[in-house]
Amino acid sequence: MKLTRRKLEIVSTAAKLFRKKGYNSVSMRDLAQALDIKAASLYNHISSKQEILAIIILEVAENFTEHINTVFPESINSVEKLESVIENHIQITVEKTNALACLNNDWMHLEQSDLESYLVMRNAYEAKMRNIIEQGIQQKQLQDRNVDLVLFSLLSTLRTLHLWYSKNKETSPQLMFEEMKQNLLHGIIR
Amino acid sequence: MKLTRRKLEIVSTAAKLFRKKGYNSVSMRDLAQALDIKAASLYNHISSKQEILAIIILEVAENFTEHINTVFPESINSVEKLESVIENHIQITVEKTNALACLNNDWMHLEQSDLESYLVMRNAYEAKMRNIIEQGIQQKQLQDRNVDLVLFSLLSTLRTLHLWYSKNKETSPQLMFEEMKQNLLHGIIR
DNA sequence: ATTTTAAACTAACAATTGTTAGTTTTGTTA
DNA sequence: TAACAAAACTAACAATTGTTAGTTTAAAAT
Repeated sequence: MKLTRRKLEIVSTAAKLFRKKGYNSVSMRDLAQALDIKAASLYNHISSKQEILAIIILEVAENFTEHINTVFPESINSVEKLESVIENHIQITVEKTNALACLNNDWMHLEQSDLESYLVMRNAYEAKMRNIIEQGIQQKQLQDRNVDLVLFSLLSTLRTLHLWYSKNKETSPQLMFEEMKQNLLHGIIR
Repeated sequence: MKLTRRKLEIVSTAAKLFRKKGYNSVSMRDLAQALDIKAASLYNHISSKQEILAIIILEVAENFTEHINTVFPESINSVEKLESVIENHIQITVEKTNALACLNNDWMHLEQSDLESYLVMRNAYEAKMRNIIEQGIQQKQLQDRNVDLVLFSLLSTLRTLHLWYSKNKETSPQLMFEEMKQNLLHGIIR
């Protein structure tokens, strides 16, 4: 089924609801009500509830994948790469808040090939981040620490930044970027 | 209803299932099957599905509350307080992994007074953390940054550490503590 | 051995779920 | 204006949900 304008409205309304209550707590009747139509009418536009979830999540996952696959020439060092990753996370946080929250909270409700695609992308993303960190340690730009825990520390904050952002929508991406760069890379101690 | 041994088995099995799939994706029949009994038999021990969720979440929330309320005499400085908070998060992560995950993922499915209690505790916790950070900045022990974003950076990682731990169960709490102290307080850059 | 209590069972309920079939309305194109 | 397509509708389905009532079995206390 093609992605018409109406279908996009349905998907984005769904993302908003899924974010608040979770995929399995939003019924097709809830979704329909939010759009001021009846549940059955949704099926003129989408083929299943699952399809909606897959569209929401895979689109964001592809955004992350594209960024980490394309923006890194050999010439920039690992700290610059990390900064670029932070910047990208902030941009997606700001531009696709709802979809990002869905990805974080409801990915495990994807089914079959969609779940598979998501996990492949996530694993590849983490592997590339891991490489950047390892490279940074080798080149003495980063401290010699447990790579997995460094990776987790960065990603846990970046992935859930939407929680903070949704309560601080007036904050500019620039400010967020500068502050997060400091917090994540340089720590908080004087 | 009292917390008998059997009831605790039910609650801890529920926590395990809720963590994997989320509160609303685990049916009472799923839970019963995991305990090798029929769904109706559960009601000899608990009064509702909601009660199970409340027991799981409020117990962990009280653990956090107790720690931040009791362990801080005037004599220790804010960095030492933050270290103690980190240590406590790691201990709860290790000892109550499933319940902690439930708290993170399913708190919004609490109802009425239980939801209220949870939010009161969470707000109080964050306010106290905020005070510690502000004190640290005033005393020039911490860098002068956006307090809310520092608070979020710390808590986002600490709260989701269970995701890392559940894939790295062999790691000692001591090692986790040392590494996380470094990552969170001193950053990763050399 | 008998009574009591705890904890399982079967059967069923009313409500809600995602979804389908068939129909009517709305808006656009010939 | 007639014809067509898009998008809404009503009505209903089979499955699943949390929960209750009433009964039986197993264990503990008298």
